[in-house]
Amino acid sequence: MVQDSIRVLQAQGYKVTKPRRQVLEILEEAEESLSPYDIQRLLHQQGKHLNHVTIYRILDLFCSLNLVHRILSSGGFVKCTLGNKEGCHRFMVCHHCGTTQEFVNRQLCLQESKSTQNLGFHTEYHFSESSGLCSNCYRKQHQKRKNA
Amino acid sequence: MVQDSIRVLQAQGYKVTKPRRQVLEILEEAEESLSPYDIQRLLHQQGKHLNHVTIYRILDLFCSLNLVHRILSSGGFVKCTLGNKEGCHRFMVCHHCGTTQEFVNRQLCLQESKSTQNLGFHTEYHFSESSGLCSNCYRKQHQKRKNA
DNA sequence: CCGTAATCGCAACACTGTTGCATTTAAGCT
DNA sequence: AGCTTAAATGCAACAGTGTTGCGATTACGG
Repeated sequence: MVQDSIRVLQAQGYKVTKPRRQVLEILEEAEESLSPYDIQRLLHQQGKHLNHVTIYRILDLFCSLNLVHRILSSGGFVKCTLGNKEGCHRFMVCHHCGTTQEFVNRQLCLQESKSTQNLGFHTEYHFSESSGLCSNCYRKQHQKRKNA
Repeated sequence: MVQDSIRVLQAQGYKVTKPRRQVLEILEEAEESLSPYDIQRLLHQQGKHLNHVTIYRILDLFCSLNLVHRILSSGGFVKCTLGNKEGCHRFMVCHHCGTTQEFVNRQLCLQESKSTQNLGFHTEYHFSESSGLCSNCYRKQHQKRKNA
């Protein structure tokens, strides 16, 4: 919820401004990751105008507070749906519709850290993004094949 | 080896040109991932001049042939050190010296695919990058603390 | 050595991200 | 409510990254 993020901002002594609220709302609604310019375009369509510099700065802040994550494979941003749940936050990105879902898996993290440690590396955190088809797109594609 | 990559190019019907050889050599020598402009600068220092467009196109080609991988967290490229070894190629990136090492771990891939499948997602491939300290940098940091 | 398709260089452009500074605004105080 | 001020935004200008079209060059097979 947007409210939760606003509470985090206040708790950390950051101001709750109109631009920040607007960016939060846009990200809340989105299924896919959005680039800073995507966000600007979407707000523009709603008659709300933010400078792209402002959007960059807001996203930087939100990322530093873990309210938002950057998706490396798309270069976009998503609102964190897991709160402060610990462990690395992983993403599944549908390469058909772009829908991005977040999850954590403690077991995977541990195993990944262990396997790098065996190679002499001291992991502090990792990025993990899975590309494939979400259940919806998979079903559709499956039905198409049947009918063809 | 550069020779192996050249053989792949020939086998696929691509020409073995001077620019392609030069990019391969630069990537072969590098410990860290290099951006297209890094590559241009390094070649420039050796008196070799490539247009950045050419470098982009060469990297695109190499990536499509899996001779080179893009590191998402740095935006740079590394020469693949694993040949055609199957499974997703994972990376460990030292955030101190930038050294990037590649490995595969079939078990991790399977587990990762399984855990996304349990969430209704059909994974086709994944990106995985671990950030931390390589053994050298870890040792140095450790010694520093001792002496301090 | 020649012919030709593939590749490269160039110019121009589009997109992404950053910096410094003047202006505006949220939020605490009276 | 109005005042104060540090924080945040807007603006302008710039820097870095990546792309496109087209004419010139080059690898490589015959």
